[in-house]
Parts: sequence; structure tokens; C-alpha cells
Amino acid sequence: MSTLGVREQMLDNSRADILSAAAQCFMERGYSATSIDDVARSLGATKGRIYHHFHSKADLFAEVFRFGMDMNYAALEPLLAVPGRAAVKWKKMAFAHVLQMITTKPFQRAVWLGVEMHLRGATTPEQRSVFNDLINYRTEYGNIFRDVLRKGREEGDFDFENLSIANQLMFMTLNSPIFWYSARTGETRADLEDVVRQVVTCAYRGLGGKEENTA
Amino acid sequence: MSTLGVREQMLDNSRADILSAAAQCFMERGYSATSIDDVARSLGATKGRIYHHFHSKADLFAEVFRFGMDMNYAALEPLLAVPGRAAVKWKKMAFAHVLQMITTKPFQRAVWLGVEMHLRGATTPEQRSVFNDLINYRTEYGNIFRDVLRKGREEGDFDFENLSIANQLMFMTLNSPIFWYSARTGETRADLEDVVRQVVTCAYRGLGGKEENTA
DNA sequence: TGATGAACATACTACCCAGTATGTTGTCAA
DNA sequence: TTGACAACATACTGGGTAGTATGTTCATCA
Repeated sequence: MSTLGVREQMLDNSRADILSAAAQCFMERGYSATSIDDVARSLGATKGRIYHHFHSKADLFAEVFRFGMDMNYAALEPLLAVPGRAAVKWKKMAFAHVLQMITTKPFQRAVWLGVEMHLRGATTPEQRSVFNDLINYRTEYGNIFRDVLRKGREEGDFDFENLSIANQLMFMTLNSPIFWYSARTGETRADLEDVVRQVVTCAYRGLGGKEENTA
Repeated sequence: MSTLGVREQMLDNSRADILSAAAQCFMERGYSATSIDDVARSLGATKGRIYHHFHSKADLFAEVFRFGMDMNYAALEPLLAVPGRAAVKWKKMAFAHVLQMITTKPFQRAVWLGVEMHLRGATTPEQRSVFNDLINYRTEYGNIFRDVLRKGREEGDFDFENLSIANQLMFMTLNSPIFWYSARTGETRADLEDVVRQVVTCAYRGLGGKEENTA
């Protein structure tokens, strides 16, 4: 692996700054209501900078989506090898996921937007191939939870009927902080984790999770 | 009350058709990506028809929002006078609400969009007063459930910590079919109600609802 | 039966925005 | 030092869109 020179570092930082600003704009105004000029203005820059790094608005959005999902996988990966009961593993995964939703909210809102747009078919044919990869990326992530749900039910720790519906409802609950959470003034890490814990508990119970595993 | 003449009937039907088409378009493309021409085209008409009945795009959207909430209140109202335990009342309310989300999905998506837009502050100053009324309308609706939740907890049938968080998570679950539900081919009323029941059960358990009330 | 107005359609304008073409500046390598 | 190129900024174009101004048709009523 070669070390990055100062120049490459600055390039990457510039790209990351754009991604961050774009995520914020997409969160605040949605996809179509966000103009490239909006993103540029929020950076104190102009269009030129954006188009130097990204082919198009759709491409910029796709990169925001991908970055968000990359962070999700990174947060989840350390937990995948955990042995033992699926319900216990699920709790760790759910906690990490909700924490991730809150701490990277703008990116997760973009992921949400992307999934929604895909479900509505609101993409042009050329974008489809790139976009389909991203949706598969996201679906695969969802399937990780889905498999754990199935295993947990087989082990008798979960009690739900339709797996697909249960998975949908679970994700709605776990993802929901991207819509309603915002840090109070003076909020501590402990306060934050308490919110996360309440969300996870709600989802766990919703899945028919047994109380003895609640601890 | 005066009976409506043929002319007034047709006017009202025309308005209702526009509202319906607009709700569909807003659902499929979001607010900003929906053009007035799109709505008109889906009706086989032109802009002139839309602007004859509505002042602006924002006004059209507001009316879709209002109509959606009107239907929600209409579905909920018969249940408000029900005496007895709050948890039992909650179940009836939740069932009616979820059924409503599914059967009037395009309008409910518009309500969702409207709330989201308001939370983002994506409205111009002039629209604010009209829009604030609608948001209050929706908040009041939410508070009906909120009060029942509080009462249910006081009666020992619910077990959650923060009331606001519980209310948020509950609504996310109950509303979620507007995003993932679509009728299968050959789906019966019983199939539909089974889906609704699963959603309500998930939300009920998430609130820490006691199992003996599940029936 | 002719005048009036509701319910539209048509035609037009001003503006915004994605994308492009081109100019500018600083850095680094030879 | 110089030329080459990355990393932008500036200037422009074409297409789409909200809103308006103005026609057209047809029912209704005096």
C-alpha cells in the first residue's frame, strides 16, 4: 500500500467535503429540490468544483448513497462473527445500526431517498446499472438482518408471522431516528445511547423477542 | 342544507379527480419533481384545468394533504367514544389507522411528504400560515394516539419509557405500509386485514403491550 | 335567444437549473 | 524556469417549469 502524498490527501478531503455537504443538502431539500449550486454554495464554492469531482448530479447522489452504506457495513462487520444465539447477536447489530443512523444521519437520509426513488422507478435508464448496484448493496445489508431474524425465530427467541413484513417493520423502527432524532443541547453520550436502547427495545419487542434476553 | 345541482356536482367531481391524480403524482415523484403539467397530463387535461381550481402548486398540495387528514379523522372518529381500557381502544384505533394508510395510500404519502417538508422548513413564508394549520391538524391527530398511550401506560397495559419516543416509533410502524405495501394479485379483504393485524401486533408489542389483550 | 360566466384549453413569459466550454491559478516535476 | 496538469471559477446554453394572459365552448337564465 502506498502512502498518500499531501496532494492526494487534499483531493480526498475535497471530495469528502463535497459528499458531506451534498448529504446535508439532500437531507434538507430532497433530491430534485437540491441544485448543484446549492451544494456548491454551502461549501463557499461554485459548480466547477462539484463537476470536477463528479460526472453528474445523479453520480454525486450515488456516491453519497454508497458512502453511507459503506459506513453501515463498517459498523456492522465486527459483529457478524459473533457466535451464540441469534437474538443476542441481533441486539448488538440493531444497537450498532441505530447508532449509525443517528451519527451519520444526512447520509442515511440519502440512502432512504435512494431506496424510495428506486421503488418509484424515478431513475433514467443510464443511471439504472449504477443505481441497481447500490440497491443490491442495500438489499444485501437488509438480508443480513433478515437471516438473523429467521435464525432467531427458529431458535424460539422471536415470534413473528411473515418474515418479510417483520423485517420491513423492524427496519422502519430502527431507521426512524433519521426522521425525528436531533441532539438536544448538552446531550451526553449516555443520553444518546439511552435513546438508541429504547429504539432497539421497541423493535425487539415488536419482533416478539423474549424478555429474558432483554438485559 | 341545500341539495347540489348537477353543475355543482360536476365541479366537485372535477376537483376530486384532480386531487386524486395529484396525490398519485406526488407519491410517484415527490413534491418538487411533480410538475403541474404532469398532474394535468395524467388527467388527459392541461394546466388550465388545474389553475382554475387551485391557486398554486403549493395550494394543490395543501388540499391533498388536508383531504388525506380529513379521511383519517373520519375513520378514527367513531372509535373515540369507546369506553373501557385504553389499550383495547388503542388496538381499534391502530387497526383503523393502518387500514386507512393502505386504502388511501397516495394521500397518506402526501401527508408524510408535507410533514417532512415542514420539518425541513422547506416552505416559503406566504405558505407558512396555511401549512402551519395543516401541520397542527396532523399534530392534533397524533396527540389523540399519544393521550391513549399515556392512559394505557397509567392503566398498566403499556410499558415504555419516553412517551414522545414511543409515539414516534409507534407511528413509524403504523404508517410504514405506505412505503412497502402493495396489493398482491388476487388479494382478498381477509389477506389485507391479516397484514394490518400483523402491523398492529408489532406496534402493540413494541409499546410493551400485555399479551392477554392481544386477542 | 342572446348575454353571461363557469370550465376549461392555448399561448406566452420569466426563471431556474443541469450540464458544458473555457478561463485562471497554484503546484510540482524535469 | 518552465511547461504541464490538477483544481478549481466564470460564462454560457438548452430545456423544463410555475404562473399568467387570453382564447373557446357550452350550459343556464333572464
